[in-house]
Amino acid sequence: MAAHTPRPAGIPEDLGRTPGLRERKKQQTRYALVQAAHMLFLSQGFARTTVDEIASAVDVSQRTFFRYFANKDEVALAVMAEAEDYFIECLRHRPAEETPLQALRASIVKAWRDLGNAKASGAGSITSALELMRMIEDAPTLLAAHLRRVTEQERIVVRVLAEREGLDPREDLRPTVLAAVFGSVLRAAHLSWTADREPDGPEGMIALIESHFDQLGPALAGHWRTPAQRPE
Amino acid sequence: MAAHTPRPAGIPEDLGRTPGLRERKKQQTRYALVQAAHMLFLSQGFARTTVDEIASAVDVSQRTFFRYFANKDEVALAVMAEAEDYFIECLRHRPAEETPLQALRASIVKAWRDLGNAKASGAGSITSALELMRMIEDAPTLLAAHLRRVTEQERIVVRVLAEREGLDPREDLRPTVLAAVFGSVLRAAHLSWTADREPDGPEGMIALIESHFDQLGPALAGHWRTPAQRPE
DNA sequence: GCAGATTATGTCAGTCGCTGACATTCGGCA
DNA sequence: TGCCGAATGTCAGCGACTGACATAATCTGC
Repeated sequence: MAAHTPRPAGIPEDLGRTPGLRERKKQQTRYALVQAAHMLFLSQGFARTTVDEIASAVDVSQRTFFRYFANKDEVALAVMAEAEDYFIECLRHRPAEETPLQALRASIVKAWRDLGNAKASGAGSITSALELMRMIEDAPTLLAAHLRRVTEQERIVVRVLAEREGLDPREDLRPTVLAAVFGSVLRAAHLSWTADREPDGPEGMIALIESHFDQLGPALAGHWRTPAQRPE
Repeated sequence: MAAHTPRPAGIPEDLGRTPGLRERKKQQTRYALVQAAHMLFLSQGFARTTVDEIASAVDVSQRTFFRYFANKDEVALAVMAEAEDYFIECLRHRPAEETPLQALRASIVKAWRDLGNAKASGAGSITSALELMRMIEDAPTLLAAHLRRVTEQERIVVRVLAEREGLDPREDLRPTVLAAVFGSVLRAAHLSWTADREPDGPEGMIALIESHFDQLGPALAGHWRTPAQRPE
């Protein structure tokens, strides 16, 4: 049934051969919960959707819902969480010749591109990603939870970078600083995307990310009254 | 009575002359709530302190508590919020000759120094600031709320920077990018502080912030296998 | 000083997120 | 088949938070 679902790798499945009926059922209800929650959130808003509604839409008890997700936020952020995990996976496989900053940029672009292709339609399609991000942005507690997730992800990035370059992040601040900068630039790009933009596929998002990164140098440079734009 | 309380400016009071009894009483209970909450949080932990406890410690109803603070998080972050407001105030008064990045650095240093001097002991003393930050760091919902606050503050920074340099933040990404970078570097410094450090006054914090900023250039530069440290 | 408009506060009832405890059912396996 | 352990349901309960209404305090113009 779920024999070769085309998934972008880096996501469970295909680890233990034949996960067994029990495990399959679990994945199934988990997936169903995410889907139902998503639908309800988008149609009536995050705050106005109760956990009971989500649970009974999938025909499980509220208690069971909380055995799959620690809280209401988590089910909303589940899709993004997968994407972030995939990004980390990409980062781990970047060639050593690349500069740390280059590796980060390349990974984020690859992640968006792959995810965009993989599920062009269906479950967590890119188009619904936009709506999802908008939803996050104006549900205070959701935004808070999301930001917390992001900073945890940053910690992992620090580890991966330090490992990759062979240095101790407690001695050398560069991994920490770069991870922080990277995360914040990304977030700025995300904000731009949700701000006042038509849902122009993953390529639009990638372009936005690139342009934000191109401003990193100029933003840190001296005064801004000078010429202005100076891409790359 | 509250004639000339030595406060670091940028904080209410002294706006409307003679605020009136009503207003004074409000400030009073608000302050009392913050104090009581603080004490309870630090002694028994954030999660294990109920709003009822805080309220009855000040001898008001739970309902009244929620008229002062939107939620339990807010009362915990009230002190930090004041500090952040003061930082913004500092930023607004930096000389125009300074580079945006310089202005940000100078403001944050000044803010820490002033607050450190102003209330060396008492209410929100710097020493208790450390405990507070530690508390934030390991209370998930608190951390989340705090991060949300920080990003809102970043929005303001974007506005101030854009205004100061006379450009439109929707056209030019530099203010946004710089604000994001600044915020994340600061947060990294904060984390370092809470990590494994003795409470060594505001100067210790300032030194930490400076060293993190000094790594901005190196972190963004090419490969890291080169010499390493290169302060300024 | 005193009505009367404002505004802060208390009380109460209720919703919702979330958890522990225990019973039940269902898949894995000998 | 029958046993074990894991997943689920049920129930009771806590704590955060809110709306509605009543009460008491401040403020205002007189």
